Amino acid sequence: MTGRKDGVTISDVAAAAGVARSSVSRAFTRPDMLSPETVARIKEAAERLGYVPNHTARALSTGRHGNVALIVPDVANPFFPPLIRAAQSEAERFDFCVFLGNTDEDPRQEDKLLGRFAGQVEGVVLVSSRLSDAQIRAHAAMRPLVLVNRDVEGIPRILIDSAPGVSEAVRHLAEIGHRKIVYVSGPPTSWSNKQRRAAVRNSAAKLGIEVETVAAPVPSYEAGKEAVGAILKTGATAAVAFDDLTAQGILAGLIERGIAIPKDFSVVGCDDVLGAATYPSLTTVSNRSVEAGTVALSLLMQMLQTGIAHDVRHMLGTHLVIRNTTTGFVKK
Amino acid sequence: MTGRKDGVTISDVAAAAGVARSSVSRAFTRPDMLSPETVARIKEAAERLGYVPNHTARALSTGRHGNVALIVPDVANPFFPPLIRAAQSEAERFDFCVFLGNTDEDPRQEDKLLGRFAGQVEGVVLVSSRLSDAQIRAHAAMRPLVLVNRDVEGIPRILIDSAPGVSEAVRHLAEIGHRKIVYVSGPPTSWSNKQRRAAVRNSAAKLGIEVETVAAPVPSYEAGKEAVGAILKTGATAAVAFDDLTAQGILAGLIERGIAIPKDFSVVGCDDVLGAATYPSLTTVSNRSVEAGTVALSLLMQMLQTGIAHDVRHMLGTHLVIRNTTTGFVKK
DNA sequence: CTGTTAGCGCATTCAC
DNA sequence: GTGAATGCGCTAACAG
Repeated sequence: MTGRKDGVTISDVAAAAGVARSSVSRAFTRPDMLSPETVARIKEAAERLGYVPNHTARALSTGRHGNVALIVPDVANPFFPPLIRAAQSEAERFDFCVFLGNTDEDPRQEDKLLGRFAGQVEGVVLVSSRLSDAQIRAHAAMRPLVLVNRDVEGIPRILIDSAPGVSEAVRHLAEIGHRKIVYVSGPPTSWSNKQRRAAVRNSAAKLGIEVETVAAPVPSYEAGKEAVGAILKTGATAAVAFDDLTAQGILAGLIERGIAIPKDFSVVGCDDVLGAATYPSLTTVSNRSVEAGTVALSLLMQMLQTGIAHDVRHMLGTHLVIRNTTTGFVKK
Repeated sequence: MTGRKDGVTISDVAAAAGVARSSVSRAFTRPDMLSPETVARIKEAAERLGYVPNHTARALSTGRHGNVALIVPDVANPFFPPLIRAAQSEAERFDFCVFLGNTDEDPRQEDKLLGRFAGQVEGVVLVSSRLSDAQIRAHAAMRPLVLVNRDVEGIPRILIDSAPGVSEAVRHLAEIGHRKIVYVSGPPTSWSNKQRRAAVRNSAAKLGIEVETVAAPVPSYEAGKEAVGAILKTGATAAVAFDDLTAQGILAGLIERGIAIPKDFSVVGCDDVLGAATYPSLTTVSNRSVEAGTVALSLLMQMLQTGIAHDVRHMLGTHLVIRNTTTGFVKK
């Protein structure tokens, strides 16, 4: 018993326009099959009655819902909103709606959302997934799936390659006189985290400078601030953080302890989500999240249209953005 | 969630269990109407076949999709993500999914999204809507609707009341010596903007200080920066901005022109989305967006369950957060 | 070109 | 308790 309030259906329009229901349907889905004046008459009637096609009914009949799901670890992390926004508007170009899922960095939550969305989406984009490779593969086997910042072979993925930017950062730090640095790591299951950590280590090794790792298991201001004690204990003179939020927390913690930035200590962030808002303004690695969102969605759309999933591995390069938390360091 | 491609329907299960389709349906929706052993037999068959109820078909039949829509002007504006996140997790408590809509501050886009979502959501939350009252009323007549930061009588709405905070701000500015201030306005159709402008004017009038208005039609860093010329031209010594983004832009523009903050000029933001990240750290008005998101969604859920829409008008108070873009002003 | 006839998968009256 | 119909709103053959 639906008893909907907006009860204007295809039948109402058909009656008003004096045509069959199927013609109304056609007027909206394949106008070329009808004579122009019939289409006009139907559209006019539809407009007048305020008819809006019921997507649920259409989906039941066609099997195509015109929806996709976009799942992210944390909407409130400034890295994601631009990506979401870009994905959203790309989806719109294809007249698709997007379900947004927030996992709170919790794999179980992620799995649960995937299940909850299943059956009403045609495909899904998983951003910075914290799921295991096996779980991801399982889901990918059931429906079109595109990954962002997660590298699982065989599954279409778009990767923001922070290695070039991070390497630049380490080189930059070496050049201004640092001999020992620390990488403040992000979520353990994050592909980006692994990639960044590896990039730091590799470049440091090449340049002959020392590097230690300090954990900040969640990418946030608070986690960064809490890591400061451990950072200082290493004796390093510079920190490369997993992301800008963490870096900002580190900055705050350092300043709180009376350490002068950048004179006594250098800090580098990642993702450039803060712009020049911090003081001193943060040296960081550029971000390609908007492109990532757009490409991920258009890739998914392409999969939906062609029905085939190529093993694409789309890399988006990055570079260092030098601001004021590094240059100005005075070697002692 | 378990895997395999679906395609197994209620009929398959019915056949396998040797019962009618309606019994299978009941086994999942009203098990108490069936004998325990029948339920067990059906569930066993369902499990064995990997049956999973088709959400779309169920929705078409019942009119309940278990989805709601959340529409915001700009996902990337830091004011919204915490609200989205809160709404999201509140929805989850009721096992609802949320469609996210981004309007890019465009009323036509907002209207279009509303139509596109129609038929697959049970209700919608409209945040900071740029639609006309009439349009909002029209949509509210068709389906459960809750407003955030928009005051339309008769429609359930939750309002972040920045008046107290803004008034405090003006008083604060007067106390530290300002005699003329400017309000840098936000989107013309924004309820928050009107409310804030009125609060500034009222308090200023009471305190006997002058106030002018400068327009920044879109709430963004860039818009704020561009407004600086006009702000300076008024001869005011302090600015209250529509929001923190705008304030941050103003700050940047001012500093760029060599104006010392807060010595020569005071700036106040609104919404406290930047924390203490700017330099000098921004004096601003507190924000209640998380509560707004939670309350909006639980209100909507309540409407969905009871079927009635009370004319609630939920106000969330605010206060001034004094940081370093105001105190330190030196009167000349 | 357009009308007629079947379903899509499920929930829900009714009978039994 | 359970089964047999009916319909949710729409699309997709199949005729004319």
